[in-house]
Amino acid sequence: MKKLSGRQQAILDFIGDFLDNNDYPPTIRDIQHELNISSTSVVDYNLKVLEDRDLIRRNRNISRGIELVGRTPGRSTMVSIPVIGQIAAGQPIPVPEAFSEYDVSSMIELSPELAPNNGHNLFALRVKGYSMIDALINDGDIVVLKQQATCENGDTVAVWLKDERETTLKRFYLEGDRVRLQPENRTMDPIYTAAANVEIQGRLVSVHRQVD
Amino acid sequence: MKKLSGRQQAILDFIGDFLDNNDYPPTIRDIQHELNISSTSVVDYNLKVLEDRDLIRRNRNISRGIELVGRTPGRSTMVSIPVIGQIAAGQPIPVPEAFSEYDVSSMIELSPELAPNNGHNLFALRVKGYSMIDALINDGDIVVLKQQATCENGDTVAVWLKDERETTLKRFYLEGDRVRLQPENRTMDPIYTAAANVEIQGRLVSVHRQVD
DNA sequence: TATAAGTAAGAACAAGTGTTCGTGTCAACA
DNA sequence: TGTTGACACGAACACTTGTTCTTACTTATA
Repeated sequence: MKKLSGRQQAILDFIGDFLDNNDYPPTIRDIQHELNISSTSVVDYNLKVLEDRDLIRRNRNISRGIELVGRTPGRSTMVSIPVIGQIAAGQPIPVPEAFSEYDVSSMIELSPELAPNNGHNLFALRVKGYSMIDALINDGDIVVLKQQATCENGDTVAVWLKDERETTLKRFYLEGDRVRLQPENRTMDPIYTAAANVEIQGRLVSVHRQVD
Repeated sequence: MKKLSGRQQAILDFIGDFLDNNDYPPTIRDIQHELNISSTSVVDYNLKVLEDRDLIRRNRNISRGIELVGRTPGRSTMVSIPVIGQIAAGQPIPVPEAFSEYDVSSMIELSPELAPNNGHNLFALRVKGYSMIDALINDGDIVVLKQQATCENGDTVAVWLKDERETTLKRFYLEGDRVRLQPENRTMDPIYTAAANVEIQGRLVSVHRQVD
């Protein structure tokens, strides 16, 4: 296949650079000005060549309608998950629409491989303490949880203890109308509490640790 | 802080959906038509509210100049790290320019918070075995490593053992002209080998685990 | 009850942006 | 040598898109 002309390659490169630095594609005139092309119809002509070669796609008659083929279309493939303070912060984990009212300390962004369900109903917490050390979850780790109100016995979940007014991360076992919250640390005893005192907030999905 | 009005929330949701499905942001009139708003100035007014709340950014006087705050502005802030097979795969970890020659099984994408140095010289491996279980690193975990040829005693590193022709992840201690590679698993003995037999390939930076 | 703030609406206008047309130059090819 | 295709250019126009202004309605508040 015939090589692209120098100008065509420069246009392609410029579009890629522009997209790296902006949340929107360039216009015909952006390209024209950057590459010192004297006429919009020259840009248009060269874009048509690039389109014919399936290197770009053009959406007709709209502004900024240029797309680069092969550039991952998705922002949607990345998932932003709010890290909401720390476990045992003294108040329940808020429902998603109230996140903005809480101190979202940061966002952790993961690919779908580590953030299933396309990130829906996921949130993250930073672990405080060693109660889950035998499940290989350390103090300071970030845990990503899927928001849900029920779980199966043995799941690792974040629960809100109403009377104690704290959130804790433990393995969950329902025993009659009583719940056993099992640390994974052989030096710690399980917590027994009335089922009505427990509000399941999320089930563990992934663990992330930074090593200094 | 005051809640958003229904219409403001709908605008925000629409912008997010639009960006999921297009490579360019919506126009004022895209928003107007989708939400059955009779006037562009109503859209403009509500966008101004969202802008004041730091939920969007607007680039003035250009078409499609709306940005969602918190939506990663660019690939440039996300870091793609190749996951190169598994530790103990029988050959040394390749240098970055040779990555493509190897079976890069997937990419893990992390925000800078978990991928320092802007992702330069980082690669990832999937752990096979339990030799580091006491360092809270489990079989199947993905470890991100910073490529470097030297390290300090006590660092957790991936090393290539030339005679054995395998890569292993251990704590590293240089003892004279001998190296001790210390598992973090009390059931396993350290590995002693000549320093010349050891090629340090990367130092542990972060750990990522998916929980089923 | 009056006022203020939030929100909406229509219309017009300004600016941005894409497309079209006619013409020209240069290189490749028959 | 003439023709064709690639590429360039200027100008104009059509359409898209953002912004502004004025007026009106609804809700909240003093």
